[in-house]
Amino acid sequence: MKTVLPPSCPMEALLRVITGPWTIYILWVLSEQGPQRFGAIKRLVPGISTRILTERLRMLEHAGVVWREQAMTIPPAVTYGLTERGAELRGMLDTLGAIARRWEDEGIFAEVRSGTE
Amino acid sequence: MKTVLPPSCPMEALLRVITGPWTIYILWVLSEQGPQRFGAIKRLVPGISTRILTERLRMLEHAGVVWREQAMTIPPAVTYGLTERGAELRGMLDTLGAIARRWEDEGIFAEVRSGTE
DNA sequence: AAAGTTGGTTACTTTAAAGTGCCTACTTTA
DNA sequence: TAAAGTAGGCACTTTAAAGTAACCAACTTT
Repeated sequence: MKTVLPPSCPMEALLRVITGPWTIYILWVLSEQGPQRFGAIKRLVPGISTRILTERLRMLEHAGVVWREQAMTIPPAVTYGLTERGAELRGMLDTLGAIARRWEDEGIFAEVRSGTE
Repeated sequence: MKTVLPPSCPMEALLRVITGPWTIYILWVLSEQGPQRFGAIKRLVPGISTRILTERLRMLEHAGVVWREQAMTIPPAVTYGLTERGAELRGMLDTLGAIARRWEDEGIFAEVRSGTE
């Protein structure tokens, strides 16, 4: 999603971090289930490919939202979890989720879907 | 961004409404400048094409975030504005924007960009 | 009489991103 | 002995979305 930022806008930058397929769901999993290993996350996010999961976790790590801890064993055991910044994001996502659920109850999204398909 | 919704998730649905290039900026313009006519919005969102602007406004209208009022004059005069639901979204976007600005001050996004380019 | 205004639509092209499949190197287990 | 699990990497294909450009109706102004 390479957006031509209309003006330089921190909001667009933040949205680039949290949007895109799977991202929110990955954060949700780490938030609800606590720190998890790569394979566990993959199982908790059914359908995601390893490539995309790796990419998203790396991006979230760069953004300081997720930490990564690698045990140098063989095979390696890599664990991911939410940082403080991630938790901060989580509170906001809860608000977002509350609005989303209210809208869903009001039947908004069905219309949106039918309007864009 | 046709997302394979992992589980049925209202949050993903909401994000489909507010994300994508220009969308947030359009909402911001309507929020700050009040209701505007099509041409005015186009001028206030420099660089956007009429096709994308039309598509976004239609989508936001379907989502009940924006209202549309067409005067059947010639040439037609079409005005768009934020609905109550749009205003509700606006409060949330303010929160989002506050977090975004704080992160920007902490220099997060530069890293994210360099990490994904 | 020609050009401009307004709010689009339609068709075509381009591109960024997501998906898919195959590979590693080592260990444990069946 | 071979299969499966671990955490990815790499190359190729596919596709959805954005960009680009041309066109339209109908009326007004120059």
